Amino acid sequence: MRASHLNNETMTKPKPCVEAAALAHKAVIAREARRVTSYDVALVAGVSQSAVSRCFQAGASVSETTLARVMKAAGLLDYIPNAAARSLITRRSNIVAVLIASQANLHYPELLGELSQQMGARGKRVLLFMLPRETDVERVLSEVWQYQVDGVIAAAHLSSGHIAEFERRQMPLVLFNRTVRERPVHTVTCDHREAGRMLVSRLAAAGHRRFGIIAGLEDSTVANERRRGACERLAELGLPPPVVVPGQSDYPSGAAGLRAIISAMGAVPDAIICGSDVMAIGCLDCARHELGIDVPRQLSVAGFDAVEPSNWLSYNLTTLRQPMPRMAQAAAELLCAVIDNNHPAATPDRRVFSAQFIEGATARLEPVFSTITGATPGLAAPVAIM
Amino acid sequence: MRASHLNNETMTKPKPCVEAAALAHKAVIAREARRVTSYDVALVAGVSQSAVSRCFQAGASVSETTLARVMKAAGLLDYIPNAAARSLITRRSNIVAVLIASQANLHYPELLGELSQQMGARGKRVLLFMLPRETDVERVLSEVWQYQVDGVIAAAHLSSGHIAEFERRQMPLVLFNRTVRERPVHTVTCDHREAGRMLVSRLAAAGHRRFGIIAGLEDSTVANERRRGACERLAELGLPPPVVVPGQSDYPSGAAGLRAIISAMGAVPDAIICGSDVMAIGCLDCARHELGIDVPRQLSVAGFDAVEPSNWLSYNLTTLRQPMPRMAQAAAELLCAVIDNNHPAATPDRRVFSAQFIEGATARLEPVFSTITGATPGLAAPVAIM
DNA sequence: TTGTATGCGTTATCAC
DNA sequence: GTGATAACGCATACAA
Repeated sequence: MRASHLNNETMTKPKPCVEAAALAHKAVIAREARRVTSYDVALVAGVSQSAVSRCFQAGASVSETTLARVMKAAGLLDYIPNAAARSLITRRSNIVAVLIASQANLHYPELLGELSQQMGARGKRVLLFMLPRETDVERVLSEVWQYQVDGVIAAAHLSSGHIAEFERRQMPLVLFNRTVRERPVHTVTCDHREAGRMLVSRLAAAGHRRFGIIAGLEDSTVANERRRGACERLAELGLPPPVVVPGQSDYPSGAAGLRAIISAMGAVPDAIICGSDVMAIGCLDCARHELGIDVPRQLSVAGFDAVEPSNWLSYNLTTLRQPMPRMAQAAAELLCAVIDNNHPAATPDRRVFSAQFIEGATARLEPVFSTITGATPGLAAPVAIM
Repeated sequence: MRASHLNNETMTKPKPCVEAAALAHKAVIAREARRVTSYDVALVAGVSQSAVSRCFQAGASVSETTLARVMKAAGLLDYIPNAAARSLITRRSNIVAVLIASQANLHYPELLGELSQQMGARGKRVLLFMLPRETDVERVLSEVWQYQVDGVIAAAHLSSGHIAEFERRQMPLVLFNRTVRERPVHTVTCDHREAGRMLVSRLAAAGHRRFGIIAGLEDSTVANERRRGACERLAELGLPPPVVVPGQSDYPSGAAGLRAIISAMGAVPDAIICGSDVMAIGCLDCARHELGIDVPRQLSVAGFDAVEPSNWLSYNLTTLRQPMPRMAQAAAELLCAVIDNNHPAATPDRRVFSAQFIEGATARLEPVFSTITGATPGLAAPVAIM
């Protein structure tokens, strides 16, 4: 059975010369395009297959000499362990799936890069699942199951039914910037509601009274939470309810939203809060270049996310930054903990970070002397809830 | 041996009731956290394991009734084939690696999204390998070999030694926007040199004479080709050699480059060509907001890539767009062809696309009546070279 | 520490 | 069309 691994030449020799055997094997490999296996290495090194296997494991007990011989043979043969075979027996693929809704969100690349790096540092790789338009999650999930990934980080909308399937399959899951009330699930989020509140507080303190809000996509938890926080805080402060118009989280939505708000109010509002920076920039450009509105003198515009362009001189946007690197790190850390410790899913870890206020220059703001809302602006420290 | 798959209860029954068997199995699974295998499904469906396997293959010959019974049992048990086991025998993981240099390039997300989608349509998934700063490619490659990916798309710098290793391992490879002269390798590129030439032609036709160039990263083939094309064309037209300053392909480099060029020339040039849009935007912002230079009246600024912000009202940048979706599709197509047909690597496929000129409003341009360079501007049709 | 034997879950082969 | 059986390449329990 395993004899098929050995060719006749090397079989006849009782203790084959290392070099010759290596050459013979290389020839065989070149001819048959067969993969180099641990058996080949074992043969060349003159040890057993299990010895070779042990040499490629972390805390295995192998003698110095064996290790040296095996490594030499492995180098000679260009041997690399086969992860598929390994994962079959260890039940660990060292692959995590990242589900990401491909809404043109400019900070997803940052998230992806950070996640990839953080996972790489933990010996895992990212298998990418881009969800075109939040559609057929079913099919994508069934693919996820097939690939035997060790866990999933989801930055896309999952129904509680989907999440239940994760539980049934005991598949570690961390939601990124999404929450689900119905199910106990690990999450890493930014407190977008608090961010919305903070923004309104700062704007209200500077005298803004009539607000417009350009909402994000309907199914975006992030955008909804931001809007909710803003509206909530406006009500608390006794300010008139804002004019809320829908948006698609893209550049054109900013301009369209601005026009819609002005049309609905019959006037330019004091401030417009946009569900994302890209919309804020669209709003800003429309106000300045098309409507001739002086921002921030006549109108304050604020966004969320602190994407790279928001910091460019032409914009210098008032916005709030999510601490992406730390959030990505937290997600990677949490997922790996669940994978390794079999962390009990009964007590979900909900790691919440707070957004950092970026003053920018597109909103009239008062300098801050004391904390207004009770939240800690500026520093985005992780806050453990429950 | 395989008896370990069957528990005693169901073993004793000659033809177990489907429902009961399913329940029994579910219980076993819940207790032991054992995976559902094709044997379990076979048992419940009352067929052999091979039959189950065939039901999950494309062109297998299975009778209607068998298929129905198997699928019902599979649904009952939540059975999903194990891709690791499958790939072990088929030598096909249905995973392709994408190597991508994580330079903050705003159009990489677009590339990644397109690739992921194109691959998904071909039944393959993307395993992501972000290379922090073009460093230790060795280690990353050894990971790539481990994961038994079916092929690799590399949008990062690979030495010819690395590429030789792909050949040795017979690992399908498609380079994206990179070329290597020394080795026969499949590539999908945009003709950046031609793009540089085209840009200079258009600017020269409009009367620009004194050029500045802000180069991209030293090791970036793309930026180098653009610069080369531009310089080449300037020489052909008998214009004075441009002042070339280095850049990092980021926003600050644009401003720094502008200052450096002005300082080196002792004057504001007629036009500045930037190796990327982000630098062009940095240059533009610095010119307008810091130096009070009127763009495009006093100075023309042009970039490359047509990233999303280049189209925003505040910029409306003169630039050239790579046909990313089609390039990604070509890369996916080519790689899959190599994977499936065992496409002979001796005749490398080099698919070249041409960039589309975006007039924008940051450069003074003459309207085009006839083609200047001989290339076809506007439409980016694939051009087969060799 | 080392070698032997076995199993991980699937596909492939070949009789039937 | 269907079922037994042998791989695929590795890790691991167990004996030595």
